[in-house]
Amino acid sequence: MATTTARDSELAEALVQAMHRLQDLHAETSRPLGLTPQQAHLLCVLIAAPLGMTELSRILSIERSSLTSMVDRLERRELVARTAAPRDRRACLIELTPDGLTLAHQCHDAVVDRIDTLTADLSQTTRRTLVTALRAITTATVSNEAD
Amino acid sequence: MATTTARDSELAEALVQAMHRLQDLHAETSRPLGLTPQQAHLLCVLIAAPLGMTELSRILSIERSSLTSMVDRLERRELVARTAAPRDRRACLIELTPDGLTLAHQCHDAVVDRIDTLTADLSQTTRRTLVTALRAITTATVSNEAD
DNA sequence: TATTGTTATACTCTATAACTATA
DNA sequence: TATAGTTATAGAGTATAACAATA
Repeated sequence: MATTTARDSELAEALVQAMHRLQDLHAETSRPLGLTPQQAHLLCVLIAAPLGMTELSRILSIERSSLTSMVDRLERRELVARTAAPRDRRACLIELTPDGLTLAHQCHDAVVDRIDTLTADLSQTTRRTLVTALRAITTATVSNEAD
Repeated sequence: MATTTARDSELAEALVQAMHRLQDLHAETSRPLGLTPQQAHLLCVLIAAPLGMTELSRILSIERSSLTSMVDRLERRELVARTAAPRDRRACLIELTPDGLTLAHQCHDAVVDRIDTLTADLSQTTRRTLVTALRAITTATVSNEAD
């Protein structure tokens, strides 16, 4: 099952290290805005469109019950709002309030800005290669993931 | 302050997405081993060498007080042990127990293995570019980081 | 005085299991 | 019956502030 070569793990380890570095940076960026990294993630996901609890929990990779309390806290701070979903009276849509939208944009811009600083020295060619490769990695699926 | 161009944010966003994907993968890999992602990270850091609380908290980017409770839990499960530090009677060294070492290796190998699967389709050239670029990103510092 | 590590406290994040309401 | 979301509960992660022991 482990068909790894020495050369491969070099990339895997570089990816893991970069992941940790970016996580730290994400946390450092969220905190001064009064958000945990998880809250920042949630808010940024909602920039694109309001989402139901099930869909949002799937995107954030957390249980719906965990999401309930997260949304509760953000709703108390009036950063998101639960609105009735059309056609399905069981469901609700979570959407950003005006304050939430502003904060989400601040958060997004701040993270992008810091990462840009981090990657400023890379050549255009390298950047393009990186974008393509990272997108491939992000969308790639692993064997036993269909559950 | 935000001197971002459209082209830049493309890379930043790809990096953020990849980070989230890898975080999920890391969590999915740790869990069947009975570890949270944070515990897995701690254990894997200790593979290289035993560390004191202050140094370990710095590497994991958490407060020492947060680390105390993490180490408590892992020590109760006999995955790590606190040993006296030589020369400094205030300090202790956290080291892996035999069980902890085994688990740390399992965890490390499992993550590397899954990421290798994820990156299997990339060319050797792309892999090399990626490794170099990722290491540069990981070690790069941002302006107000010296605190 | 400064540093190492811990304790006390308060939140947040997260999962599991059981539940309500609607489809 | 199945699905959307919540509640109850328990445990883990995290920070801040105050502390003890040692350097």
